[in-house]
Amino acid sequence: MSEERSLNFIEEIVEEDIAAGKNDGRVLTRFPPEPNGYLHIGHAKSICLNFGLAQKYNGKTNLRFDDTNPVKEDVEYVDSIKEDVKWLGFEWAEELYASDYFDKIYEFAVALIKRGLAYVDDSSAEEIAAQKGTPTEPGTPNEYRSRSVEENLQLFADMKAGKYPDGAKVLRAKLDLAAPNMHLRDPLMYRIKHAHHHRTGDAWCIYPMYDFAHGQSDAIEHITHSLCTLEFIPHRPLYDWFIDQLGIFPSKQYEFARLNLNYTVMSKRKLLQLVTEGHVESWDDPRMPTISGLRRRGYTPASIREFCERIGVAKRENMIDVGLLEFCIREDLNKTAWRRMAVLDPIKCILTNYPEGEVETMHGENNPEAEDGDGSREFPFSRELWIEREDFMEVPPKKFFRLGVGLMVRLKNAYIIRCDDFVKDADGNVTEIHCSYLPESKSGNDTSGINVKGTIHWVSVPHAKTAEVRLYDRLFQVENPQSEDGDFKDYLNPNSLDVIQTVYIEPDLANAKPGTPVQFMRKGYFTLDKYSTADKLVFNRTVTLKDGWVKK
RNA sequence: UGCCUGAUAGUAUAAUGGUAGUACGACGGUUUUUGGUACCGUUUGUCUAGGUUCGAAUCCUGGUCGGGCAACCA
Repeated sequence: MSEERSLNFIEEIVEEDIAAGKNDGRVLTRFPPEPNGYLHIGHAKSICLNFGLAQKYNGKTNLRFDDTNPVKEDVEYVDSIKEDVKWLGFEWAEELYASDYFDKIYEFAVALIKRGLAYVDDSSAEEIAAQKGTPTEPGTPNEYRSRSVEENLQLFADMKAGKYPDGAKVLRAKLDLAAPNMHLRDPLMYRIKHAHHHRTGDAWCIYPMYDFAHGQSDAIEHITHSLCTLEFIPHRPLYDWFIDQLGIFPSKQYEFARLNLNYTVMSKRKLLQLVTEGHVESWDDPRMPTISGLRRRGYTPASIREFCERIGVAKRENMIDVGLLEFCIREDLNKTAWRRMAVLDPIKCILTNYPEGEVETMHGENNPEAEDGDGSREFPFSRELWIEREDFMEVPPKKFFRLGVGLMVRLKNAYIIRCDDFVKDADGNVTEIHCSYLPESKSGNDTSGINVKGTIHWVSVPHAKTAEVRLYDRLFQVENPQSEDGDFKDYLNPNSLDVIQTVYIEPDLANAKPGTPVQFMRKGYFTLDKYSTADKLVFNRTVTLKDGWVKK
């Protein structure tokens, strides 16, 4: 164990267990999603924790689908979950399903009935809720609680055989109706659902509840450390009770605080709503905090793993600043993304003293962060260039290191130019900038002796290719939409997507590949959208560059 | 008015009775053919009131504040 970083509280538990010789030092974790939605960045935290723990302690991790509620689940979700876990860079030991254990779990239930620890209850959901009492008043037993073992056995078999409609009966644990912990007031173990299951089909019409499936599945797999989020703390006594009564492998549950990210929502229910109501395009809309959305946005697996490492693991409720996620992707992409030039908001710049029709080939390294620049590429230079509109000002303020009449800048990997003049249209908009270039200032063999403060990017007008660019901003206008009054959707950011139809890009960008990040110099990191075509290139902005220039 | 949890800079996270540290952010500077990167520096913290102790973020007691729990969801 490295001494470099201190351990989080779960690592401490694991190390204590190993030191104590528990489970012969074996570590087996599991990642247990319900296949009822797409994975999001919060799941990434759990994935990194579970798989990371196993990697660190020579253990393994199972991927187990908690598929005990057929009406909400689907193979579409199973497939996406597998893809996302793999993409994040993890390999599971076994792909398992709670539904694989339905026979076994049924036997567990029968065993408890035989011991008088479970009974069939004919009450309605409302009646059961009422009989449970309140946090301050104990619950009251009903007539069904005292049914004989034989009757319960028969009734439960009949439930399984499909003799009753949905809701007619449930199987309950006979525990303690006065327990201060509401979860112990005779919790439901099985309910009737005549529903088609995505894996078991119509084989079953009764399905176990979470509390009678999760711990049992853990035990069947001999999971040593079952990690879940804080809201399951009150379930732990039940988790332990069932395992204890059944005499099965004693998996242990430990709880950590789930990830909350500001300016977004993280519940599957809310994310589903954003999709179905059309507030976003799909589950993998680049504005979504889903793994697939982040992937399409241009986030890398390494950056997400790094993020999960940095946020830490503790029991305190937290709200992580999305700025940290952005830091992680910038840090990664800065080292890997090739640099290219693209002008998002173009204005024409004419070099009045440059020969008409002449074309020069300029060179630029792919990545200045790499030792050898990661190689270089060529791009054409000519008399007319597209430059960024914001790189020119009619009345430049004091520390404006760009263009304005009389000011000089360097064109990246090309010449220094001086702004002489500009042209306006009838509405007063600047339409053209006239500059003269300094022939002796060519990049690579500059003998001008002139130093300029600013360097701007450009694209040669006759050689430029075009692309569509999509700029994304935070999905919500407030840090925590679900804590605000009213509907969380009232706080959606109306400007979360800004589509720029025509952007001028240097010719080489026409060869961009999907999934390969690129930095548009001075503008940010971009990646080709998964639905981009050769006819119509579409780039997504992953994240802006940090902007240290404060106007004013 | 029940039970369970938690509380350390703006945000996270360490310190496990012995110098409150790290990261991100913010601010300032150096370098720079990206106002990026890199590097340097500055800034801000133990919820509260008592107690134990030579010594408390840490242990004890009371309080305050936050989160969770009464789905045939997970």
